[in-house]
Amino acid sequence: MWFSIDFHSHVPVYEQIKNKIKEKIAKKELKENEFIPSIRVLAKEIGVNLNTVARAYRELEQEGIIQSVRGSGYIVIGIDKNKIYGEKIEELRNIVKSAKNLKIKKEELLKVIDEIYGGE
Amino acid sequence: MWFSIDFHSHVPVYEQIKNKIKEKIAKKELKENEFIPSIRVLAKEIGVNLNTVARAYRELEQEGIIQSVRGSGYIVIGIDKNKIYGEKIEELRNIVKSAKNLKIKKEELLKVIDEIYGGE
Amino acid sequence: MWFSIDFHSHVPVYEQIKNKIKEKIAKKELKENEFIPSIRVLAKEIGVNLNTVARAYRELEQEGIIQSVRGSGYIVIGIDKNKIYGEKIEELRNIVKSAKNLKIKKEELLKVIDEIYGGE
Amino acid sequence: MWFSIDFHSHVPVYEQIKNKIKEKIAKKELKENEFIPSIRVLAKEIGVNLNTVARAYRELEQEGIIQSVRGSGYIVIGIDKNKIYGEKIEELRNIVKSAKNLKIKKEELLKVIDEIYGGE
DNA sequence: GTGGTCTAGACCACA
DNA sequence: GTGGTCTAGACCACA
Repeated sequence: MWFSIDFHSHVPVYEQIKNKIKEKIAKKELKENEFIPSIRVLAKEIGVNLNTVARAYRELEQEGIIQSVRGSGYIVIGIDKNKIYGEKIEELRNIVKSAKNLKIKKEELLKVIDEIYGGE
Repeated sequence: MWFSIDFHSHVPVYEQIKNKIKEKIAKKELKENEFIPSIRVLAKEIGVNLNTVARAYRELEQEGIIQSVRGSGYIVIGIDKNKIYGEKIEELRNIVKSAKNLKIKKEELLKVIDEIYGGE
Repeated sequence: MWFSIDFHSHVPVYEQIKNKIKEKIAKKELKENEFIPSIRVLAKEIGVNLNTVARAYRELEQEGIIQSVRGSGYIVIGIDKNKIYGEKIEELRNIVKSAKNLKIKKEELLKVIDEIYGGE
Repeated sequence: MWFSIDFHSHVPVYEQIKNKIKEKIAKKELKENEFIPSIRVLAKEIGVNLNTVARAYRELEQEGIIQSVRGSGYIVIGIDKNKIYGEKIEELRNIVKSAKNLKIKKEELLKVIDEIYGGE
């Protein structure tokens, strides 16, 4: 399975698909000029209607991240990694602010980071 | 203004209201036995329909966090703070994992935390 | 306490008051020409607003069951017992039909009746 | 007509809908994994607004009795029959107590039961 | 004033 | 077609 969808999330399925693909490109799991799975294949794989995947791809194309190749599928153009990073940092900033508001201790947050990054 | 709503978010308005109120209770901005703003007052304040606030309040009541008093309004019962903290930590964990996947450096994350908590 | 109100019931409070008083008259706990508690007294006793009791009394008067006596209060006129009985039997009929629909055994129902009436 | 609603009842319409559906599941008129009528179809059939049915379904989902399937409808999960039976018996118990209070004769009640169940 | 329910109608996401 | 959310507005019960 290429990736999975949370059908109970409030984030629309087509958004989840867009985000997963952006992440994969940022992580170089998908490289430039490489083909991504066809709409049909991906739809089948994640158990979703064709239209939903088609919408995700269409919007990714509008954002200049992928491009359709007549009769062949979609290839990766590239992505502004700084933008993705910036967005992720912004998300983090919001969570941390909210944690501070709740008076969660700084140590608690550092513990989470160490737990995931290792405590080097 | 008591608090604001992000109308562009995918999180439904009634969910945002629920979350804000839960936070306020967890942060002791709203104390037990205190009245929260009436449905109509809050609806007007945040520029939202009465039904939307009513749904948020009704669900908070089902969760045992507030209680309606006939003809008077809603009072705060209380909230399981550990649950709220745990949820926030879990949110953080997901972001951090995702940041690591993107190969964002640990230092970047620590910088955000210091920036908000102060660098003691 | 003269009687109690279920504030979580869907039956409006003024209806509950009407029903309780009708029952008391049918059961001869309140006899003809006897005074019932004043609006103020009853409202205080059951923890309810004056208007709510007033409405119940007003409607009972319209139904010819009680009558206001200028400056003194309300006295019992009387009640058509057959009507009350008939209504109760009708309620029972509906429950029993519904129980039969659910395929609850006749014996189960008889058991309830014996349990309450004694098994003579 | 799938079922009918009493618009003069004090029981809210959404509660009546919930109860009817619970009964149908308990009676196996609706079986597990079967789709129930769509929100819009049922709303039209019983002459009620879409939102009212939607609320009933949402609450039944919260109770774990039905489940929504994206873009398809709601399917039956199941129901605790003992709970439904117990509730019905409890309703009966209350009526019978009240009938006894009114000094309705035991025979009257038995007559109702025989009338509906047949006098075997 | 407070909460509670309901309607008519709109617009979105998904199949 | 399906569910989900939201608005504007109405009317009821209760204080």
